[in-house]
Amino acid sequence: MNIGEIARRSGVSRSTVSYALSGKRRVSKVTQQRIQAVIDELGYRPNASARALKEGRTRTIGLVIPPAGRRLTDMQLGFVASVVDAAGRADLDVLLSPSGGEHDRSFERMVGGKRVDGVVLMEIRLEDDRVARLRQTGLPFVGIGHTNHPEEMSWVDIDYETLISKCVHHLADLGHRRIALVNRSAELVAAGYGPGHRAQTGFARAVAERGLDSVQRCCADDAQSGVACVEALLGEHPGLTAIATINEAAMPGVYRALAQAGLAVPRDFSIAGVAAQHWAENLHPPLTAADVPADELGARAVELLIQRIADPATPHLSLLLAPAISLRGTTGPARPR
Amino acid sequence: MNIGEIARRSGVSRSTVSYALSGKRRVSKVTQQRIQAVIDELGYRPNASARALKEGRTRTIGLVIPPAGRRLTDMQLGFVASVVDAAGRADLDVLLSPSGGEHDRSFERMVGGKRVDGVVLMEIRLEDDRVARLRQTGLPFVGIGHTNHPEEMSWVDIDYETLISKCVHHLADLGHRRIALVNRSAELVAAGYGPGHRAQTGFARAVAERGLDSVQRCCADDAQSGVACVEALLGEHPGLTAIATINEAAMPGVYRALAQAGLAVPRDFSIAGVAAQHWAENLHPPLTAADVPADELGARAVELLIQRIADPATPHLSLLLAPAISLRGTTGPARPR
DNA sequence: CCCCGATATCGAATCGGTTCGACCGAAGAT
DNA sequence: ATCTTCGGTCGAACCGATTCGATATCGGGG
Repeated sequence: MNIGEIARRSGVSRSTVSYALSGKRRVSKVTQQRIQAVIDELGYRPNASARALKEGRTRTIGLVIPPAGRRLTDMQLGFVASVVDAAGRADLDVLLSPSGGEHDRSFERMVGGKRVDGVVLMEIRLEDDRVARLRQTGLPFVGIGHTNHPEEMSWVDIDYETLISKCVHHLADLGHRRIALVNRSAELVAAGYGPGHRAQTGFARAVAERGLDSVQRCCADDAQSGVACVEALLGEHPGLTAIATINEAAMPGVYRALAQAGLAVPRDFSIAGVAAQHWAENLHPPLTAADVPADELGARAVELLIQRIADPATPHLSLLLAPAISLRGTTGPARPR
Repeated sequence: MNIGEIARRSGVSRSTVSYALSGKRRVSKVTQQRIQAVIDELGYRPNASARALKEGRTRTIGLVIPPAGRRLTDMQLGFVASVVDAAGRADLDVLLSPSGGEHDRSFERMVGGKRVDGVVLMEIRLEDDRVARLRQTGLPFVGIGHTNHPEEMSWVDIDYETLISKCVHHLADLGHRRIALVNRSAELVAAGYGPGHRAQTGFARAVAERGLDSVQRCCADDAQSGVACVEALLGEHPGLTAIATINEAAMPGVYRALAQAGLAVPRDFSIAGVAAQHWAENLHPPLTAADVPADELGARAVELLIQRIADPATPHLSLLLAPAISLRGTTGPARPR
């Protein structure tokens, strides 16, 4: 079932079969049909490895996701889904690599072995080994997230700094004076995970601007941790009346702990954050949040990547989204306790 | 940066470099070191396409996930994560194909173009085109889920029929006489999605055995649909006191609608289902459910697949898991209203 | 009747690896 | 001193496609 077999059965040379398939040179109508008939009969498909070897491209992109053992958040799942979807529409396959660092075996196979034509990188750190490695190899790549050197690469990202700042201002406008930031996990932040740091920055700036009492706290990406986090916050800061957050996965636990403490949302306590739209709407009550258009972001990343693959010399582009905050059910006027 | 370049710079032939790398023939220590030094210096990695072409295998497995546009459930995400993880441990890469049917382009590329050495197939229907296509090509594959012809393929699955039956018996033991089955979406069930049908069968059998009043209802995989589903059920069947379900994604909505209707769980209403352990534990109250070990299932699927790739003639194996029901917070004695 | 150009097809090189058989020199056996 | 053996290396074929230059055939113009 290789091209030689097709050629033999249709009584032509291998090159003619190739041209019939690709259309890069004219082939007479009768020959064309004869070849097509044989192909249909045998169900022939060109061997992808052979084609990739000769053409120098694999028609595959790599998608680097957070390493094994950590559950994807809803937003990340949205990124993955939209990347896969957008790639499929462009007839590109997607190779998955769950890698945290440069020396991950699957990451190294991917970028070292020319298995992919380009890479979409998720969960980028402020200083990221993988970015360095990719730049060194010259392989086109696009980040969902960006490093401390944003001009050195193409990326799409959410403007966490601005958005968290807006959340704080929104809460302050409602009269809240003591606000906590519920960040992502301590490990991620310690590793230099971008959104974690930018959220801190935006939060610090906004509370300073408004002269608020504030506290920051890291929290792992699950409901139990959300419960523990809120319990600790309420214990240590009894006057707290609001939370700003980028940790969507902790929200169910946050809600639960507040209810447990007898605090009704939004009557006694307010929450505003950054989350995937789908997730924010599904919480109960629905979360007042900047709606991250995860679907769009992944698609845009793939667009940029396709562009860079077509012409690696194109100047770097970036897209920093700051979606509006949708007022839903979790913010209201401060009511001192 | 190809093998010829390495050979030239180390003053040996290409075959010697290859042998030095693979260890398939002895190479003298000095030559070995000289070659290694050059490789390290240039950062050389063998071209994956060339290797795949010659060896006839790609060291890549395909993972067929539900088609684009449908969000993965927590359980499915667990399958994906564990498959990717297990593949990585075996130094296999994972190529993703979001495909519902045989004629999906990405699915066809994958199985037709020899892009992968084997395939893990998710969300299998009772009669599944993709299974037929894979069997026809002879490409090794393993299902997470099985068809109406279970002996024709290797697979791992959850015994939904037995588990839903056990849920019903458990609820009946607690005195519940009017029980509803909350199934997956109508589209999936209509398409012949296995778990949907097997849950129906197990449910029907158990309610018959216990002489219960029963009703079945399909429900899309999200919270809003869960709300609507329960509202409809309570409206049409006022005497309902319990739900059995395989639809974990609808649970947050189910909880919400019950609360809205003034029914406390488990005091006034009981729920028992089949769900990923992680998900069941994170609900509030935690769901009494048969804990699907999603992590194990994916890993087992990959094990079976690796086995079949190594020796396609091995007889088909299957693994039907019926994990115990963990009693958590959602079932209690029936209390007639 | 010969030459020209267009059309359709073929043959061979190439991509970058792996692998088999051949070869060469040195050490050990007879 | 000659024959084997064996460790180490090389050259060439091969995997299955793409693509370039060459060639064969045919009709039309001079």
